[in-house]
Amino acid sequence: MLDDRKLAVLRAIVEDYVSTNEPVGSRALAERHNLKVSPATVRNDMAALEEEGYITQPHTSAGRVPTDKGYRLFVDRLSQVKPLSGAERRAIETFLAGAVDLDDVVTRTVRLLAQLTRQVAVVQYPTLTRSTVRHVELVPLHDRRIMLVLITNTGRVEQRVVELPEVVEDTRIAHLRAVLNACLDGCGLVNVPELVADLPERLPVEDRPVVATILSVLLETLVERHDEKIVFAGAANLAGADFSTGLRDVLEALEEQVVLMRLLGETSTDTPSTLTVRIGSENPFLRGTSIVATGYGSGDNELARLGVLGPTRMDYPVTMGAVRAVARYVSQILAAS
Amino acid sequence: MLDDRKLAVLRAIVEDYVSTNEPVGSRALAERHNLKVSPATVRNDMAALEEEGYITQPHTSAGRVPTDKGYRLFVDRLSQVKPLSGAERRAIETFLAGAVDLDDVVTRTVRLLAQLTRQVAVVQYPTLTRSTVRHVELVPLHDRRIMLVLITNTGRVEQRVVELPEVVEDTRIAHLRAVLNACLDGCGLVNVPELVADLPERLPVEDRPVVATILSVLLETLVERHDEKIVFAGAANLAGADFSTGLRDVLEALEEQVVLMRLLGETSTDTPSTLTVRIGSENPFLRGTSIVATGYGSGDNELARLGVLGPTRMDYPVTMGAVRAVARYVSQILAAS
DNA sequence: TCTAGCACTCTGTGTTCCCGAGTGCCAAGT
DNA sequence: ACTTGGCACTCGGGAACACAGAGTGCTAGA
Repeated sequence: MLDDRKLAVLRAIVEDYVSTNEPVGSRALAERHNLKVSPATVRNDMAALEEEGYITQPHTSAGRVPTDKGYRLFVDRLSQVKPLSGAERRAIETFLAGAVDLDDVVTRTVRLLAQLTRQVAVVQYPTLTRSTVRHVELVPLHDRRIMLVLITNTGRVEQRVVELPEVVEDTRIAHLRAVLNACLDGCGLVNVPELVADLPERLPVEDRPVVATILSVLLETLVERHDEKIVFAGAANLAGADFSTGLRDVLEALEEQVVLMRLLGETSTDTPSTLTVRIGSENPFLRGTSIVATGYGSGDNELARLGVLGPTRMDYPVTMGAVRAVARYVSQILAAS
Repeated sequence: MLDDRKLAVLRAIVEDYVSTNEPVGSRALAERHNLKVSPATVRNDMAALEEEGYITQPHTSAGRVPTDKGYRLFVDRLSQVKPLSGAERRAIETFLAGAVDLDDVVTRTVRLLAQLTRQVAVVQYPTLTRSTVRHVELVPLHDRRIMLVLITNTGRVEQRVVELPEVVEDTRIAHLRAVLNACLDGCGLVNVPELVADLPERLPVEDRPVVATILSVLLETLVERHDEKIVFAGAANLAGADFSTGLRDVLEALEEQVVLMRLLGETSTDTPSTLTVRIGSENPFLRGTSIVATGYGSGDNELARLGVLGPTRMDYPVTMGAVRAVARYVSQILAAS
């Protein structure tokens, strides 16, 4: 019931509407894309497409506009991801290569993505869950205060001040540090709780209170940061666009970590290279926006997600290309460091 | 030429306009604030105030609206900072007390301020310049890689991976760590460059290349972070307000660290408790917005700045009260940790 | 110096009207 | 069976217009 020409018409409508932001009529369509048929024919096809729910008209005697369902079909079957230009590629590479630490990588990534897509970019910090311990450091501060620093293989550093139950001299701290590192070095963070479970018992009685305190802070750090930090950039790009749901709602969502998380989608165990596209009403919140997201991470497992958020009326092929490319580059950077 | 009653009229105009967002006319003024005079008298005063440039009318036969100059006079002479309610005070205290590290303090502060003022809040990270070194840590990662961690007295932690020119065994690293700490512990960050200048010469020849590498990264870290990080929150509060300069400009400014920096104002050496208010055209960029800012920091010296940004038409007494209170509490928190 | 009154000047709103874009449908053509 | 041209219809948006209401400036009087 949807022959090739009808699909071509749908594709043309999406492309035109995306670029002009105005309902597109049959005459303009027949002219601009060389469909080799008359406006009347196009109208018939449009009527069919509307019947099926792929397009709609804002009011009688206006052109047609794609529905969410129409965009969905377009993304799934009528378009292909548009690769970036060589210049863009090089720009990404040099821009990301200059990053000095994880914070910097994430900041640069989110800005880059916002600039490339002219949308709002969202990047989640690499989750601790899949990381491994690279080093645990205990730094004496005062008599009863030490700083616990946890360094992961993704370059992430977590630090906490620990208030000890007793005064501990530096040599003992050095010893404890050695013990901790021997126990945890290279282990996955998820395994840390079980690995340290019986640690106090394996130590001399006098060390146990101190170790217990340190471990409790360590474990706390792990669970506390389990809900991951998310940053965004490019909010200025929202200014031009009009959202069916108010601009206010979008801005609020951007500052709500939890909501953003849900929007980006659950971190899957799949290979990270699959692009997720959620269009309009397919989103849990923010029904008026679309989201293009994907996972990224060093090696095969997905560490976190990144993507862009924009109006339903966005250039999906270009956006998808940019998201995919940036995800690849940042994965590369993370793997290298 | 500006007698008490005229000032009272100006105050009333500002207050009314701030709360209603509509040009205020002579009748409404005479009624709502009990000025004990007739609208006609108020009109005369208004004419005088307009003559002096404190108020203006959007068009003939509309009410009056304060000019930037009018707001300035209001802030300087006609209003006083409104202290927070007890409930708000307690809310701030408990909310900030829950912070686990510096990042958390800053994040919580900026959100809190945004929520209290219903404006966009901006907080600058405590500058490294005035901080002192609490500890320098060298963490062996692989043969020729170590991580350099710098901990300051404000709880800030900077880390960098250092690629060494040769393989260095752990004991030597431990020795270097001790040397570095002996040299730098407790010193102001600004003094670090001169303190380490002759360090390589004081060490055995074989250590010099390694130390030089480490020091170069250390110095780099100091200068690189000299331009400080700034975060903001509450962008959603912009949605309702209307800015003479477009919303887009404001959002862009918020994401430009440099611009934000200039807007917050230079960090002064004054005692940090003075509030800075920049109204409309007094701002270097973003002529259509007002900024209420102040310094904060542990003890007497100003470590960084925080404030809010909103439309010129804002409730200055309340905003100033909130900014001042939050700055005090966060200073307290930083001093304690 | 303040007040009352009055004429004047605007903006914003509601109304009407009309143009044009775009549609749906039908009948004729291929 | 599909495509095409023609035609009547619908509706949004802009222009023109009138008008009520709010607010002002000015002047004369208390």
